[in-house]
Amino acid sequence: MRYWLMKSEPSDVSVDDLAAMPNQSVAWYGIRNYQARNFMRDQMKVGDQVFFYHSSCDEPGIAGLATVSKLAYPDQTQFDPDNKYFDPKATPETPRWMNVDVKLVRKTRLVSIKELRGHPELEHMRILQKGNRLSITPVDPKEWEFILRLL
DNA sequence: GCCAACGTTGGC
DNA sequence: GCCAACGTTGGC
Repeated sequence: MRYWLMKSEPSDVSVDDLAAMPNQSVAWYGIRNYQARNFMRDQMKVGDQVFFYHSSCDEPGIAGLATVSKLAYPDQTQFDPDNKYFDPKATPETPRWMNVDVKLVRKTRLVSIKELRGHPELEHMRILQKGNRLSITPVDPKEWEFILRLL
């Protein structure tokens, strides 16, 4: 079982939006970065634990706990010409993009990126490195445990 | 709105 | 295969 941090823009899907979804579960659509895709496709298993992170917003930070609820399968948005994530090079026979489903475990207090930066124990987290843009990153078990105790 | 960092594209 | 140009991300 692995630990992950997954970024979502709350203007797109917030932790409250996730809580309102049927089964409190959502397809993690729209990932168009190969490294992030490969994490979902090759490494994520049902039951993996996830920090649900709000990015590109007033208060970026961890907003909830979630879990991988379905193994990777083709991201449906890549086939839809009207969708902003449409990929003309993808076909149902040769899909390019995959997504898992993510299910909410519980909403947490907002642990801001500023707060995370304040803990020397977390200084190596990928999310806190300068220039980091990867929207899905593995979380070290020790870092996971440490952050859990902050919640 | 700025801009550093990084990924992708495409001509050569 | 190189690399300049371009687009995107995302905190600030």
